[in-house]
Amino acid sequence: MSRIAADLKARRSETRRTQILEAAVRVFARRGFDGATIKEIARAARLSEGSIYNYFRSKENLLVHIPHYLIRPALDPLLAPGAPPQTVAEVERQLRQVARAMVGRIKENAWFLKVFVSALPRLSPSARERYVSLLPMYAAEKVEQLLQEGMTAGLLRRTLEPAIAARGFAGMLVFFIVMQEVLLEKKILPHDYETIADEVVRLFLYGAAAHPELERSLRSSGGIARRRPT
Amino acid sequence: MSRIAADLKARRSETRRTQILEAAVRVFARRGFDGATIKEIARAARLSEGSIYNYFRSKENLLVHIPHYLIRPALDPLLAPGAPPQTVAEVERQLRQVARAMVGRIKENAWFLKVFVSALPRLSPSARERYVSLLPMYAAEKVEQLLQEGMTAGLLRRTLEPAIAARGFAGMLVFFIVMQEVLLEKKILPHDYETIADEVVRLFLYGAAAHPELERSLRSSGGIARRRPT
Amino acid sequence: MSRIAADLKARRSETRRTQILEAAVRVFARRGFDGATIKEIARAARLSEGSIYNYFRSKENLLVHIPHYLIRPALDPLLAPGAPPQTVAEVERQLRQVARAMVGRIKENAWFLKVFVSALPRLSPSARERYVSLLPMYAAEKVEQLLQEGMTAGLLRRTLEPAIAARGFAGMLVFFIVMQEVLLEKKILPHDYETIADEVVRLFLYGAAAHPELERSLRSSGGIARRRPT
Amino acid sequence: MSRIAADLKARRSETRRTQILEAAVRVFARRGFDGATIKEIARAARLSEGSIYNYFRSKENLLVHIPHYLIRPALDPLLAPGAPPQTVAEVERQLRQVARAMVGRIKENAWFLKVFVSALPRLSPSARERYVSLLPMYAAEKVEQLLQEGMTAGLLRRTLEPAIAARGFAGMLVFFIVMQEVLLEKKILPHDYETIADEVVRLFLYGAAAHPELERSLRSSGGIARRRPT
DNA sequence: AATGAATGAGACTTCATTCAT
DNA sequence: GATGAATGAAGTCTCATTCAT
Repeated sequence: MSRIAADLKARRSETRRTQILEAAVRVFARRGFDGATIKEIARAARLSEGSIYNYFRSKENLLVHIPHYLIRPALDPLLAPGAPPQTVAEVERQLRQVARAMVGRIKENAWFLKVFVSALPRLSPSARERYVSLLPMYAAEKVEQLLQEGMTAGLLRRTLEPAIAARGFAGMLVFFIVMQEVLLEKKILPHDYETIADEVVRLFLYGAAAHPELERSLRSSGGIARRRPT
Repeated sequence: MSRIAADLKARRSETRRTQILEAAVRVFARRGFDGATIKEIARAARLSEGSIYNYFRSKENLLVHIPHYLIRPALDPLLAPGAPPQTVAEVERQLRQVARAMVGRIKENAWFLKVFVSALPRLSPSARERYVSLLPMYAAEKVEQLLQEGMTAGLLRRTLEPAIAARGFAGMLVFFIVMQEVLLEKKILPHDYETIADEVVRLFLYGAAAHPELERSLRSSGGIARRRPT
Repeated sequence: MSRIAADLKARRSETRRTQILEAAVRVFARRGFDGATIKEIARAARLSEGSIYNYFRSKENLLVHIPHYLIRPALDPLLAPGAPPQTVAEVERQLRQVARAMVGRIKENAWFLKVFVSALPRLSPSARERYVSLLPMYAAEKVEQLLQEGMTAGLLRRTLEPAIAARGFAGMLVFFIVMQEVLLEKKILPHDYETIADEVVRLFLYGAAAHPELERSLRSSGGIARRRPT
Repeated sequence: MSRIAADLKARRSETRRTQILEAAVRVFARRGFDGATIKEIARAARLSEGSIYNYFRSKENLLVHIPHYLIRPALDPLLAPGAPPQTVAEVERQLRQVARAMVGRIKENAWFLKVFVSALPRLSPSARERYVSLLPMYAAEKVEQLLQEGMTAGLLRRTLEPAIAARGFAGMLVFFIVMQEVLLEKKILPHDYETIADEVVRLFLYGAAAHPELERSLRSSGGIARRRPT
């Protein structure tokens, strides 16, 4: 077989694999891993049951390959590797950007979470890690780095634990979305995700406690975000 | 049959139900709902397969009754209905208390989360709600109320959205525990949960941004900082 | 134990057995032998499952005893052992009497047929015979004897095969009732059973063929015809 | 897939269905519906248990399809739609023909009756009707029509109720066969079915009562059947 | 004798996987 | 490679029967 034909074949095969994995995640998300049948996956992929096995050794094997299939979209960054922030306002702007991006991504990848948690008891520890590494919360490292930079620049509290804070930040956002999109599949709060994201950023940066002088200055400058620390 | 004998029988039956539910919960947590077999549950409950069905109509029915079986422990309050706080320090103390209690409870109920998420695609919407209502995060309402009081007393920012903030607070804590105890079953951060809880409370109250005068006053009053800034 | 007490006990035991058998036939008739459960029979007998086994070795054993339990009612005669008939009219009267009695009895014992046929594949040949011997068609022998007498007296055709004829007579009646009461549980013909019984007797005695002279004589003696031929 | 291949597949599938139904019917007849197991049916069909379910949704579904599977053989007529009879002898000849055909058919379809009655308590009313409609007694309508014609031609008593008489006729024949082939599985009378059928026809046409002049003429003409009514 | 919880064999059914076409 | 019928292991659930109380 010529090289060109071989390439064509390989590409076609890759297409099929993708086609099957896409079908599989749809069905897994709807029915859970155990609730899904090969028959239904095959139908969703517009193939026959037997053909699935030409591309994947077993049902579990499908599960293992889902993260790989998602690697490309996962790579595009949530946070442009911007210059280190010079002001708190800049930190706030960047955080708000990350928050909104995270919210959007988590929401649109809720199905992935569903697949993941439904299959949890079937996953080997290594497969589990691969899944977790793709959880749309991988932003944590980015945020951690940002916080580190903010601390170095004296913009953030020196007493901050950036690893904890970064994950706490993610946790605030994740909580809502998982609750609403994965667990309950209905809203628990009337706010939209943008409002929530903005509120979370403010909370994260300035805390819940009252700061009379802070608020005063915020009031005069037209927004909490605009003010540089004295 | 005498009343006493009837009572005895009823009590024994209740014991059996509990015994079976406890076994079921263990097996569900280990294998996931679909991965669990009645045979294994029966073995865990030291009964025969058939006997399970003398107490529960079906495997799904076991699932449905797990929340009910947990109702009692769930009722004891995370947060004593203390007097409304007079100072920020008091708010902080109460929050720290809730945070530690939540962490402890979530951790020891991680199995419940595992059962819940593995069974998610099998649960009817109503059963889903019963499960969610028992998620150890029900502290959210308590925290929300506390925040409200703090705002009324002028201790917390007036611009706070208490519903969002309370859930964000829960989210920060939940994130770690679920990540470590449910999804990965290994630690992602070297800190223990007490440290994390305390850090989260500080973050929540005072934010990540640097506030020189705030930090100064906290330092002098023994507040936030464990370590003195370098 | 005194003899009186022993008698009392035996009688009570017999009562229980009857009570259980009555319950069993009701449930067997409703559900079929295999569809019936010991639990349902026990409930119908107002006893517990275990108690059934104090009186009958097994579910099949219940089946075996049902005919015995029915022996008494079965003994009362369908046909008083009347004097041998002297005229055809007398034969007809007696046949009509038997026919009506048979119809009534078959109808009220339709449940027995249901039990019997549903249990047929489970019955040993001997049990089968006991059941058949109780089929409310046991009138066949009586009818056969009557026919014999009629032949001897020259009232009936000498060419008659009494065994076949007697069973054919029964078959005509049984057909309707079994069809309507057992198989379909709804009516297939608008006539009531009395009409049918009378018509069957006429058919049996005088045949379907037209006999001008016969009809004439019958008409004058108030025999066959309700309606006079037009 | 080519049209030819599709056709082949469809035909093979139909073959399998028939093969399974035939096996099912054998096992049902032997064990009764509830006594039959899928395992035994599968063995009888030379297939594995699972394969049965590729063709029938459930055990009950097998039952439901049995009548359909029998529809073809059932359609061939018991009674050629002959010309209306001109003489009683002709009526008799036609009846004898129906009688013998019925006897043969009922006998060879006794298994069907066994299946039917054993499954009776499990059949929905509609399925019941389908079964009854196939009972080999469907000759009743044919006979009824024949009687009607005989009456119109003045060959049969005008006082006859053809609906009752036709079913009585069927009943006489059915009685023997069901008794011997289904209920007892042994003979109750020494006669063969031809003898019985002939006797039944005579009985049906001419009755049991003695008719001196009738018998005389029969005797002289060598057979009861040969004589036209005076 | 009465009770009914406990037992476990066995039934029906599903479905991942194989394999002949 | 594609197909889908065939397979049979394994799961859930039922229910006749036993047995401790």
